[in-house]
Amino acid sequence: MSEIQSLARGLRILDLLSQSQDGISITELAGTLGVDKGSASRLMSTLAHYGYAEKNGITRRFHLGVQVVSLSRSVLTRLPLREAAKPYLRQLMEQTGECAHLAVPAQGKVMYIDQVESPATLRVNAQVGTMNPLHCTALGKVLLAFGDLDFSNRLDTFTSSTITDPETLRLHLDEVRRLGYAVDDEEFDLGVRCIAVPVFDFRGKVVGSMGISGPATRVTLERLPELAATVVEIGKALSERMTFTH
Amino acid sequence: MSEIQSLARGLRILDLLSQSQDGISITELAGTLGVDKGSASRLMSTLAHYGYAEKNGITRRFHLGVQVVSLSRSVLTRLPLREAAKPYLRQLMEQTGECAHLAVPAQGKVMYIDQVESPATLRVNAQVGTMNPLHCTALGKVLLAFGDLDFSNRLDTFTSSTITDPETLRLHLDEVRRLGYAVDDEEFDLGVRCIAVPVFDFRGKVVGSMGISGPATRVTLERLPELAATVVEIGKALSERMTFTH
DNA sequence: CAACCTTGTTGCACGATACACAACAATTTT
DNA sequence: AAAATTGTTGTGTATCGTGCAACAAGGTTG
Repeated sequence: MSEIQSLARGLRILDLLSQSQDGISITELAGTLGVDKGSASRLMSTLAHYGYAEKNGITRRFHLGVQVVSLSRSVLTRLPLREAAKPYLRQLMEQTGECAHLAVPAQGKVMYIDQVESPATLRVNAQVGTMNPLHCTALGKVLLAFGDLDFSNRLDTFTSSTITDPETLRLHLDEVRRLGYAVDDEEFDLGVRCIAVPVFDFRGKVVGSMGISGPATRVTLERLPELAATVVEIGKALSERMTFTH
Repeated sequence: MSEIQSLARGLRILDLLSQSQDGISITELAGTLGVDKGSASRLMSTLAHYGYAEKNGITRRFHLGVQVVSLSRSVLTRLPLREAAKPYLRQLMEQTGECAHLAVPAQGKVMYIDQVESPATLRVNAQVGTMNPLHCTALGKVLLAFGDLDFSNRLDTFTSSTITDPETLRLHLDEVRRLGYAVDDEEFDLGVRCIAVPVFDFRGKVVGSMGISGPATRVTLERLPELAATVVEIGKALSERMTFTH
């Protein structure tokens, strides 16, 4: 696969901008990309001209431009999965009392594309657009178990419960396939338990995952089977609904 | 200002993708951009590789990738204006009973970056990320009246009330400056009236606008002065709050 | 307040790279 | 099954992007 270098560099800059808390200067950018100041300046001007980067007149540092918000809207409003899943997410939240989330695979991670918040004071909030690792989240693990992704990425540690050994994870995913759902037992965020199921399209291919997240004090190990049954049931209903989408 | 051609083309493709309802094929893209099929293919592969475009395996057409959703989140969570405005938007909705919106200038248009929906059955919904013209929306007109933008763009017609003559608009903006707020009297959407005020930062520079939108049957001409007073008041409070942000 | 330093932008010549052309591969249509 | 349409991949060449350097613009220090 051949790439266009300048475009690739531009996209790389977008990632850098999204990660930086207080913007990037041209000199910094040149250093990070390993190119000349002049080139960095020209690349950034191009991004700025199209609204993908914005210059802070005072600090003279560049930030991500609001243009990407417009693109994001286009994507979200046209995702058939998101449209179809909305009522099921709401149902899931109402029956379990916990926040319900919808996710898709993106760049070797799991991205949250919708959420229905629970009215509880203590709840797990995940902004739309958030990207988390696959191996330590319930939404990610079902994507690994039922999809065609591979966990080639490093298995980073987040808590003492995070599965970091590839072979252990492989066995764990077998279990997920057997059960039909995945559990994240404080493997990513301490004090947070999640349950998730895969969502299939009309071809039987995994297109995303759906699940709930709640504080471990409420999502107790005793309640797990009962909650999992609810998630599985509503997940099946959504997958059936997806069959008739197209 | 010098631009990097390949990057500019890539960004242009992102715009095309966001506008197209059911994706773009390589041949179509080559035609639109005026480049060879081979080049179009390579540009698109690069976008796809970084998650900015996604290929539909069945139709072989390309769609916008979910990666942009992640970027969008970065932008929105880091906008100081959005953070500061949230409670004022809510207050605005509660006191007027109409949907409250927050907007910023973007690429010669006005972009909605936040919204607090009213509980009314008939309400005006504007998705975050939506971009509308400046000259026929209340949120846009205050940006023109108090900011340093110029309305070089064509003044397109949307309804019979849309102001399309530059000189008329100039006088209208004088009036907006005099009053301190702008009204959109069914100039963009028939049956919709809006009221908006500018939001200033600590330098006295316009950084955005805030306002309400409602059906003309509820936002009547008689209620206008009273509603406008509310919008002006809460807008002043937000601008004062913005003064102490940094 | 001037001299110095740091940072961002612009010209310019060279060299890498992205382009057009063409051939091939892969599907779809007739 | 043949033909047509579409997407990808080599390849030589011209263009475009790059590095270098000079300049411009603030910011800092003596």
